[in-house]
Amino acid sequence: MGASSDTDRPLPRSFYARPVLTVARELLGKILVHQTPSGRISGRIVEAEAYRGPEDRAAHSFGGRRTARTEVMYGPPGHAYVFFVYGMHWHFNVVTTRIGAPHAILIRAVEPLEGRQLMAVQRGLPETAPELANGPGKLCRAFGIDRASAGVDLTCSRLYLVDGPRLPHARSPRIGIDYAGEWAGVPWRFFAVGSPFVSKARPNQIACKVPRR
DNA sequence: TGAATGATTTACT
DNA sequence: GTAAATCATTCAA
Repeated sequence: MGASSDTDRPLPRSFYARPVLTVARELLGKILVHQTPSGRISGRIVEAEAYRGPEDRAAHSFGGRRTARTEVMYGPPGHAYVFFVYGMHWHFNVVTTRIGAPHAILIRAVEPLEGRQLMAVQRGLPETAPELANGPGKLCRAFGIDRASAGVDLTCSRLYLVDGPRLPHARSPRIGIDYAGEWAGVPWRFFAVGSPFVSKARPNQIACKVPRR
């Protein structure tokens, strides 16, 4: 029942300072924690997507694009890349790899653990609903992640990840990036097999590979 | 200065 | 199945 203990330590920077696909795969099962003024919120990561600029056409850092928004991706691994889309949704990413490599991982869905009541209020849903955080925008809404979390260091902030057991996973192409040409087909979306907390996304974009390891 | 555009969600036909 | 909501960011001029 208790989820806090001395195992509740932020993952070290060394976790993030590895190839983005490696980190993306290992993110499944890790716990996202946000200590908000209203209370502690946490959830098990069940879906994530890797974005690997400058070569990845789907990445905001494609072509080495470097603006105020994308700047954090060029900095040290273990920081939060948080951005706003569609006029109403925030998205939360973790920066990986190394300084100068604009690689990040979009966290797309979590299984709610602590603070479900808070999430339910933020989302206007019952606290048992599997839709509390089964999408990148829904997750940020449920966790209260917004501009205030942009750029924070995940190794020493109120927003961080803690260790957890790996989950059996599969891969698929990434969601919502049809504009990215051949990069739209790359299987860089990782999700927990059989979890009811994975986003519904697109019915046609299900597993394209078998769980491995 | 202005127009276009989303790494989405939700509601509705 | 389609469309509206809604605005920070980006780029063209």
